[in-house]
Amino acid sequence: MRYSQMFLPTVREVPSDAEVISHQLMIRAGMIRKLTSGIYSVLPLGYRTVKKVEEIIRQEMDAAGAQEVYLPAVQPAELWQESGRWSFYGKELLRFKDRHMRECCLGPTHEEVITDLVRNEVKTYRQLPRNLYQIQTKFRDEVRPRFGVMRCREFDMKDAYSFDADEKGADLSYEKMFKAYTRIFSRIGLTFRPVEADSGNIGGAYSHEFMVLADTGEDALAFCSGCHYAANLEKAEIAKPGKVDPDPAQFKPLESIHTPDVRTIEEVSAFLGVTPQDIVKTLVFAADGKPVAVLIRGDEEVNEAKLRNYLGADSVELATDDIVLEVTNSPKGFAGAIGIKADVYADYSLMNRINVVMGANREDYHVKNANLGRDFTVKAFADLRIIKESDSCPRCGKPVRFARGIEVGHVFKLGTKYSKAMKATFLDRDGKEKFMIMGCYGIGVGRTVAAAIEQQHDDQGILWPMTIAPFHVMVVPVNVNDAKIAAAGETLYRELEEAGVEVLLDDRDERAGVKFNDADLIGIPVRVTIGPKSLAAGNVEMRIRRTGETRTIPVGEAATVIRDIVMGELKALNDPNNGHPR
RNA sequence: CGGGAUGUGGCCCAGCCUGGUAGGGCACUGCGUUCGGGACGCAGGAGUCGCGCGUUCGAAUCGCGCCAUCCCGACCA
Repeated sequence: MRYSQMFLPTVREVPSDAEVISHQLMIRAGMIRKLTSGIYSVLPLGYRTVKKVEEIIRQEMDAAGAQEVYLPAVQPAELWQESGRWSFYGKELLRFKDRHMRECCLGPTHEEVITDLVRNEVKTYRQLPRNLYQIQTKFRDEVRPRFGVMRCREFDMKDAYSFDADEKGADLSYEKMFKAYTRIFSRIGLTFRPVEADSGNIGGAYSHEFMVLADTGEDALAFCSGCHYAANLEKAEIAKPGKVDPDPAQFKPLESIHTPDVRTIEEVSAFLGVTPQDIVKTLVFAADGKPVAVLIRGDEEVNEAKLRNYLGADSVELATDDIVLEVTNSPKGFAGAIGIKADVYADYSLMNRINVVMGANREDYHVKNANLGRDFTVKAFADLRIIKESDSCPRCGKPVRFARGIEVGHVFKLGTKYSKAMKATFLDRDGKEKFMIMGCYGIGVGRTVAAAIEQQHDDQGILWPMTIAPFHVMVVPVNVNDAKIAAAGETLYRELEEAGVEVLLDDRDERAGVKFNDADLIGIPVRVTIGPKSLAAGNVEMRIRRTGETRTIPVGEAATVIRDIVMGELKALNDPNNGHPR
């Protein structure tokens, strides 16, 4: 490709509405342009990278036995009503009516459509397992689109769905996808980590997220310094402490204390001269509308996802002031476990604790020396808090570390959630009708591209891994008005293309500085400079974008040497043994 | 939805407080010089100052309303 012919509008200044680095660089490098909030056009340079990412995904999905389909973006409400998500999925689901006033939506995901397709066509265990995937536009009407294509409303996603006859097969399908994802992100050249994750809206038995490690990532994750345990912070477990039966002889008498206008943990600890660890925080939640109280140590935070999963609720949120008043007989700030009108659950952090401070369920009063069993009861102890860096690994006990990541892929073991709701059944070997066991597996294509930039860039621009670089090599004749230089550029351009290398020839009549800066910005891995001095000596200069390493190569050997470098890099990234997350 | 900020040629911004001619840099067109890390000179083209209403002799500037965009929060396969 000739730069002079390419629709490649680079931008010198940082766009005022782009905050994160990948967003800035994608705009500056002429990869994307915004149409409206959360909706982007992809330009030729950006689309070349997108297509490469998609191709790697296709190769690995096909290799894992999945087959590509293409499902509709517009979907009828009936299917969503059948699965129960028409009412459950909030405003993120863009709904509209067609001319016959039939309710429709733009697909934010395709469990309903695929389940409908498969249930109509698959009738026997002989047709299972099946794994179907697509790369297709999704629309999610995000409340707050941000960070460019990282959290946008319209985006391309690879989504795969597996259908199995039994649990064992379903686990195997999951395993295959897990491995395929590991290969995909390795080939793309990302530093990533699969982590245990919450299943959220999609539901199902268990799931893993594939996180690209980057300080700017939206997600926090915890991983063990000793073993392989890694989990999203909202999922990360905390080991159950050993239970010791308290000795009631150590119980001090319950005391009620006047604590006027003392509400927060900080205020209570200051007022009573105790540490936050000595205080029991009582939080009232509404779980599917029903009030639930959670007891937790004063310096800890409740993990709402854990609470939601523990209760098996669809939604959990902090209770409104009205509900707090109703269950505690007092305004916010004085809730406690004694006499509260709600089911009470306690976090593990309170196990074995005696003589604690908590709210009195009476305005301006707290109690001291409250004891479980004597003064109040709990329905159960559970792991309900957010993990902290001082916690230890729930598997092996070694210290945990924290990192930030960008969720580029998510695999779910769905089980029979959708097959039951939508009656996707088959006839098994034993002649019995059974529900198919499903899995679903997503990769955000655009987000993967953005994550690659977020992780690999410098002050000058993008540092593309060879496998997804829009071009492998950029040839820069320093001055196209010099006939010898221009001719040498044309020759090398032709030779490299014939050698199967993707080349961008910067044949623009621009000064060298402009060309160099654009080359760095768009991040082509190898740059070849053709200048008067080196050319007179029969050489060209090659520069590796990522390392800055330069090499002088005789003109006659340039095409071969550069081809070998490009192919070597591609081979290293595509190596089947390159399947280990870092 | 709550909080904050911003809307001025394609891009980045000044002007607004203190009302009266709409400016700079980049980019663009032409000519000339220049040519290895974002050149220089000369001459040009290009703007309903987000939209509406109001105040005023007169509004980019003051007031009210709306819209859009971005950030923080809530929310989020």
